[in-house]
Amino acid sequence: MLLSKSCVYGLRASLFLASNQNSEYVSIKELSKQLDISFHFLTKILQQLTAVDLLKSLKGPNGGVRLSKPGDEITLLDVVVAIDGDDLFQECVLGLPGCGREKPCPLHNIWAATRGDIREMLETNNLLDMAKKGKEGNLRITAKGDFEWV
Amino acid sequence: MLLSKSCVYGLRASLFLASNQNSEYVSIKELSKQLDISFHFLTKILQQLTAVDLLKSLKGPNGGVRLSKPGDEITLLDVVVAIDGDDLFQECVLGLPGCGREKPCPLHNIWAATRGDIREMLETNNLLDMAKKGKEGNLRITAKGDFEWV
DNA sequence: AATATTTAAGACAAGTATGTCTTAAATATA
DNA sequence: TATATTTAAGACATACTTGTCTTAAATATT
Repeated sequence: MLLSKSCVYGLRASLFLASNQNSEYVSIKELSKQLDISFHFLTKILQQLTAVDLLKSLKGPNGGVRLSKPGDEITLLDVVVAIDGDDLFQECVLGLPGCGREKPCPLHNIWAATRGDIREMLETNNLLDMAKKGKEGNLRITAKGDFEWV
Repeated sequence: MLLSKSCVYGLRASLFLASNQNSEYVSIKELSKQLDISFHFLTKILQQLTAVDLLKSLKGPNGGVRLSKPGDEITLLDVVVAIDGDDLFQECVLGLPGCGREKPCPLHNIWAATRGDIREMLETNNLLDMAKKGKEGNLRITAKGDFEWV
C-alpha cells in the first residue's frame, strides 16, 4: 500500500474541506458521517494536520476544522507528508540505511527516478484543483454511492 | 512504505540467487546469514516464491533454493507481485472500491499514470541485470557493511 | 537402512497500524 | 454564569505484519 489508511482518510477529509471554498468550520462529526470514517479515528488524524498548521480547529458549538489557507496553496504532498512522513521519498526501496548516491543499492537509480515521479505527482496537484475536479465531475471520495459534495 | 518487509527480503534473496549464474542450490541458512535476515522468516517468504515457481527448492544435504529460470527472465515485478500481490497496481490511491475509468475518484487519472510508472520500473528490470549491477559495482543488498557477492 | 541435513508447515509471540471509548478542555450561545 | 457542543488527549481493544520456535517431511550420503 502506497499510503497508510490514516493518510487516505486525511486526504479525503482535506479534499472535502477544500470544496468548501468559503472556509467555514465543518465539524468532524459531519465529516466522519459524510466520508464514512470512524469519528474518533478521524479526529486523531485531523489533529495531526492541525498540529502542522494545515488545518485550523475551533472547539465549541459551530466549531470544527477548516483549511488554514486556500486550497490551492496546499498540495497533496503536504497532507501525505504530514501524516505518513517523508519516508516514502527518502528511504531506499530495499530498506537499506544510508542508501544514496555515494553508497547506493543496485536498485537505487531506478527507484530514485520513480520515487521522484510519485513525489512530483503529489506536489503538482493541490487540494482545490482535485476538489473542483471531484465536485464538477460528481466523483466520489468515499466508498458510499450516495456521497454528495457540499 | 511501497513494499512490505517480506517483499524486500524476498527481493534481496532473489538478487543474491541471481548473482549465482550457475544455478546451484543455496541453503536458506546461508542466505539468511549473508543477508542478515531471520532464517525462519526468510524460509516462509521464499516458500511463497517457490509456490509460484519463481524458485525451485531441494530438501536434504546440499539442498536449498535457486531460481527456477535464468535471472534475466524474472522481473522485479514478478517477485513483488508474488509476495505483495498486485494491489499496488490495481487499487485506488484513496482506497475506493470500484474506482476505475468509469467510476473514478478525483485522483484516479494522476494516480493511474504514476502507478503505471512504478509498474513499468519493476517490469523492465530483471533480477540478473540488477544482480550484475550490484556485483560489478560492489554494491550492498543488505544493511551490513561487509556484504560480499558470491 | 541409518543418519544428518535441509525445506515445509504451523503454532505462537511481539510489534505496529487501525479502531473504539472515556474524560478533559475550550467556546459559542442563551 | 450555566449549558450544550465540539476538539484534544489518552487509555484501551482489535487486526495485521513481522519475527521466533518446534515438529514433520524429504533426501543425499554413508
